Amino acid sequence: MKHSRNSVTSIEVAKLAGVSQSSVSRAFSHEGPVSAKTRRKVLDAARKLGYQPNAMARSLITRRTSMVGMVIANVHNNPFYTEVLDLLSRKFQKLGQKVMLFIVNRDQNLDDILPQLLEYQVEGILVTAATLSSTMAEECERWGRPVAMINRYVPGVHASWFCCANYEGGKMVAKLMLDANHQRPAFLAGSEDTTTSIDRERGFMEILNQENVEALREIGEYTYQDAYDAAIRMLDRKDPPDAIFCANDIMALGVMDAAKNGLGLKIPEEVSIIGFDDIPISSWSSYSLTTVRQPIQRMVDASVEELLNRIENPEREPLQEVIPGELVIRGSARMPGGLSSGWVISQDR
Amino acid sequence: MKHSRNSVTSIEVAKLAGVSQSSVSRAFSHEGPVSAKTRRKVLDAARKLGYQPNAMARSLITRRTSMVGMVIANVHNNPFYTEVLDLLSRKFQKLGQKVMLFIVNRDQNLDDILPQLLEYQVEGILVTAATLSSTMAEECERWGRPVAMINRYVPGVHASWFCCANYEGGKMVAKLMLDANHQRPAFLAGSEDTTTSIDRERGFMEILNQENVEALREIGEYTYQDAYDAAIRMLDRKDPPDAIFCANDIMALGVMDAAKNGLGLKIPEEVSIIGFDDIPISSWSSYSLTTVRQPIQRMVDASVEELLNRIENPEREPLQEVIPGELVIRGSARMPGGLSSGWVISQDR
DNA sequence: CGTTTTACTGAATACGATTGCAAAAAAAAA
DNA sequence: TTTTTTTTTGCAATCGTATTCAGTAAAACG
Repeated sequence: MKHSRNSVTSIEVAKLAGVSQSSVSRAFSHEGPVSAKTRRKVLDAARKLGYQPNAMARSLITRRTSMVGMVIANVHNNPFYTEVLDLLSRKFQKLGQKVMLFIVNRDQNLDDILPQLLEYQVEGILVTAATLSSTMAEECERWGRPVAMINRYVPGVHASWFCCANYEGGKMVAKLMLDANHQRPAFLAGSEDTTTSIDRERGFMEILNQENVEALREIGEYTYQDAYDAAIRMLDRKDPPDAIFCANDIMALGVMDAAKNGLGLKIPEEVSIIGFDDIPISSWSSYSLTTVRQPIQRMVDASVEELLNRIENPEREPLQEVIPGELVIRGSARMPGGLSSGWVISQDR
Repeated sequence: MKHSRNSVTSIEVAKLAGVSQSSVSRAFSHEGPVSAKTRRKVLDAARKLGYQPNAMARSLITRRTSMVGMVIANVHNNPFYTEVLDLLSRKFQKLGQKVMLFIVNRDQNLDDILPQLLEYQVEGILVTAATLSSTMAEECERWGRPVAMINRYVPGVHASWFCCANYEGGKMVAKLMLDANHQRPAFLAGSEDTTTSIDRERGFMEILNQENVEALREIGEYTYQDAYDAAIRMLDRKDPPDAIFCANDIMALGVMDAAKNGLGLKIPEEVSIIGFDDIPISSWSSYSLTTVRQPIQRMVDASVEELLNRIENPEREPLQEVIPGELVIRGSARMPGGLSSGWVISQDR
């Protein structure tokens, strides 16, 4: 027996159960006033017919969809965002939300996918590693669709966001490098247009400037290969840096491979390398990367809860939070002499 | 001005444009018979009000949602599936399909999430790295919701699937090892209940058995750390293997680290290591892993096209295909002497 | 046992679009 | 200009559910 597209409706169930369609609806909505007897009759009939309420029809009348939009970039080239995606998706699931997913390029214009999300009546939008134009964000918020961002913020926009303390992270790294007596630090930037890279660099440079230390600078577009190439350019010259701070871990790994395998340098004896994120690979024994761990679980939890909260309470003001990261000391960076300089060594997860 | 939940309807647009509600609908459905003049009036009014058709209401009457369900496991611990997820999502997007995403555990029972997908009227379901019970799959198909799987199949079930030639891949690896004169090969299995691991092992063992070669065996649950530990167990004994075939790349990398950094063995001089997948990390200079590349792009393209095809033509029989993988020779495995034994060395991507 | 209260039930309507059909308008033919 | 044909348009029905409201049955009360 082959049914065409699911055509079992509450009316057919009602007929079989010998009750009205309203009673079927009430039996399925967990709080309606139904007698135990009718509920049982309805559920029996429903099971027999393979009935399931149609979410489209329901949302049309209730004006609720239990759907959220998720927009994310960099999933394939940065394990950090893979993990964010995974945690976000599971958390939404656990809280009964359906996720409509859009994977985009970091620099892609979201102006053509937001209408799609709104068309499908998502109740809120979570944006990660991609940037929303402020007019678009305002537009969503104005139509009662709250927006929450992870690791992005748009100045002055009416939306929630949760970022790692990138600026402070950059400062921590610079301090560590200076304490360890590095003379020629360098910064390997990600894309110029991301606040994460910019803020990390700003913190890093602020400390160096305070001590009048100059820093080399290169750009790596957030990919392993770009970072590898940039590292070769940096290190293969007369006055190479003796410590490189990379805007994220993937780039740091590229730099390590370039230094170690490409140029035969010893890490950390000849060059220290520090990353940002603490992706799983960083703890692998081939790398053992010293890095700044992002509070990924807290960022995810906070953003999801905030989003759902604002869906329920549209009048609430958006929350914005900077959550501190944590320095994870491993073997890729020289440590201050005596290693008792007050540096906390974080446990591996 | 703050609107509550998007409340602009086609009726309001019609009123402002001075036409009937039907005309508004026709102006938005790209093929309706509307004069250029009314279309312009409607679009103007719509823009002014910020109107967007409501996809729920539309799908209720058209019985089409343009939504597909995507169920995927192992996203966070296997970059291969991250890439699959990324490619799938983009491909669906390009073809105008909205994706409802569910990330699950490999061993999780899908029986409670399928109802959710059906409730939301997805028109088809794509399952990757997770296994559908055959009754569930039949259930979906019976209700006119085609199912397509990547790298999984359920014997005798009425659904589409696309797998890498895992069995033949295993054979290729065994042949390479024998040609290179390895004496004590080993297989490091993934989870016992996945057809991918089983089929790869079956091909591998078949060739070895033909030559009466015994093989060690361990299990690694598809994770880096498990594989690392298993490798230590295998290699740190009186008669260690001289070649290890791992059920996937992530495990192979764990084995390499265990051999190289854990036990100080030389690769491939003292032990050859071969993986399966060809994830990006495998080509990094610290690993340079010899592996079997899965035809990921073809698997994705084929499964998406097949799924959409069967959505349009529900009577069509499901397609099933085994797509050959490709041996990628890098540095982690000893090569047959003279390296002219007919082995093709694939280019890096 | 009559009366008031409470608990269920069903008929009717609404949600926001698409679409068949018939009437109206415009264009083409006579 | 009149007739015929074609193109647009509006009315009304429909999709599958939730929900209001009025009515009925059951329970509680005096």
